[in-house]
Amino acid sequence: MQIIEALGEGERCVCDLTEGLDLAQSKLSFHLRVLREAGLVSQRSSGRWSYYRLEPQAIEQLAGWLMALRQRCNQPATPCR
Amino acid sequence: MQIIEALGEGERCVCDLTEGLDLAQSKLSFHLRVLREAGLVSQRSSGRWSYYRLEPQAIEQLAGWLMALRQRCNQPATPCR
DNA sequence: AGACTAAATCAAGTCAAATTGATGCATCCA
DNA sequence: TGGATGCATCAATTTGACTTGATTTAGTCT
Repeated sequence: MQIIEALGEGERCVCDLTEGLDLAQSKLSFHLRVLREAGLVSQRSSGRWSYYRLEPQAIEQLAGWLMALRQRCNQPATPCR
Repeated sequence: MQIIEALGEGERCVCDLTEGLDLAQSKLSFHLRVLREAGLVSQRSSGRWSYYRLEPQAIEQLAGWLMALRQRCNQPATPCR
């Protein structure tokens, strides 16, 4: 969530994230991979730098899922027995 | 997330959730507690039954956080060096 | 009161996710 | 061309979240 929050500001290269979040490089790389494989972020390479950004569709989809939950969630349960 | 999804349908008693989700009773109880302590669900007791429902404010807040991320997330990074 | 049931809690054990440090692989620059 | 840098990957270890089964608590019914 820290990484996602940081990427909310816009695209960032790994080196910026590393120092911004004070994370070991390999740790950050590990989590970026997880997020990428989950489809939440995308990556592009330029020279020797690697840039990551949020995948707005995925974020939106998740938000949509949450908003849909609000609709009926207040319906009281039918009492048991 | 299974539990949250189920509670999206409306309030449910633990016994319904147990069989609906095919979860051991103590396992379900454990996760409901986590969700409750996180403020995502609330609980009420009636007789010997316990009813849980989503906390719409919390859900909304989370969705809001996600939607806010979309705004600037496409800004390209300033190239490194 | 005593039996029964729903659900919470607890203590152990399990396992997968996360961390860590090292290594590999490009790219860049002197 | 060789050294330095940015990042990905890997193997080994650590950590803590989750599971499990047993126990406790409390409400209900006869």
